Amino acid sequence: MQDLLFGFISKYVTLTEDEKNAIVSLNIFRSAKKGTTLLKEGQKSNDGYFVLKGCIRTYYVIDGEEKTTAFYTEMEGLTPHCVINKTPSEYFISCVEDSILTIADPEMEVDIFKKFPKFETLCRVLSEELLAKQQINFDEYKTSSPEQRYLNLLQKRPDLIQRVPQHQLASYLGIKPQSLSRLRARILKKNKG
Amino acid sequence: MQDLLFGFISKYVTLTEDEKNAIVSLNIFRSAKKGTTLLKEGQKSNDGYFVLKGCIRTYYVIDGEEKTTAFYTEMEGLTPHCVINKTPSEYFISCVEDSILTIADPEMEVDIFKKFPKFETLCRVLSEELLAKQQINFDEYKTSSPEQRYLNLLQKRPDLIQRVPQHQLASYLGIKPQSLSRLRARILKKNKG
DNA sequence: TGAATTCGTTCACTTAAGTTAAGAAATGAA
DNA sequence: TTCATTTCTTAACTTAAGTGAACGAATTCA
Repeated sequence: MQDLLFGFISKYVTLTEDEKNAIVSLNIFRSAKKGTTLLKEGQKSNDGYFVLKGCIRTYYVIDGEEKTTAFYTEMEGLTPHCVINKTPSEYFISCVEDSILTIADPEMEVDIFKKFPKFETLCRVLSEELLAKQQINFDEYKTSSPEQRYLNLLQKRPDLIQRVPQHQLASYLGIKPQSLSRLRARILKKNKG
Repeated sequence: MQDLLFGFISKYVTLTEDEKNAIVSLNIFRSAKKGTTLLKEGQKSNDGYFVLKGCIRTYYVIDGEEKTTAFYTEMEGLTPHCVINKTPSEYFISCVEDSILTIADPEMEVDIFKKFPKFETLCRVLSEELLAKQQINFDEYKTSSPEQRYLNLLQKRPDLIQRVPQHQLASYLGIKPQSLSRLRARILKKNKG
């Protein structure tokens, strides 16, 4: 299961055995059952997450309703807002599927960065990549309708539509489950007739 | 006009006269008239922008229609996606008002960082702050209706509503100008009776 | 396994945004 | 200042999402 992580990292930097061992010795690998809540609203935490296998989601609870704002699947990572901000979390994080994650406190990072500056480069590159991706994501969301967003998702992350419950997907697309059902029926009709 | 920049920077780090002079000698201060296009779709550029005075916006042109995705006002900065990605720009950037900006190529930054490591800290802190802000922004956008978004804007950036044309605001809120008019009339009615 | 809950779809009705059009107000250029 | 253009608002109509309810299917778990 570590191989998943090292395979991913190898796309960015080359690690020596020493460096790999340093990572393993941090003991950051965790597995979590479907439905497990990793972070609760109001909670303080310093943990960042990286998905090796499975799927996790972030969601707000507003007027008793879940509003899913993001899904993270294989080789995607998340540093919750509350970690950066040192404030109680405004949202929940939970497992959509049984998952294998790395869970790491950025405090650790400082030590590792000193020992292996290579890791700092890795983290900077990853976060820049993430920022760029997020910007484009937001722009796409803003410039398209729910139907377009669904079709876009179908193109870009077809796996999500299979592995995530409809009502969570709907919320992620900014609509109600009933509207997603209707929208899908509408698309099907168009493609037939 | 440099004082605006140094006043802002002083909130994060303290600069010596030497360091201030180093910045001034970079000759990064520019002024631009309302309506000036700073970056066009399809264009390649390495320039990052920081607004000292005035207001700039980013917008896409989709099916001949402008879709405004962001406004940047005093003490806000923007590194366009095309700079990070080294690709042609997917959007336009233009001045909403007569503006005073710093326009800097990140290539320059490397030199400055070497001379004054303090600047790297400054940039890292600023970009982390920005990332956190953006995440929250996106989440708020996703979890609220156009009307809520308008009311939210009224709270958080009341100046924008004064200084930006309605049709650009509407686009920014994800709706048509007609809908913004209607929505405002609706709110006014509620508050009366 | 069987009962209970959650989930997904459909329907009828409501609400709000999109569209088209027209006219008033503000802005800008000659 | 005047004329032209752009911007903002209003209105009538269309379209799509929200709401509440019902029902069968799938999932959970005791």
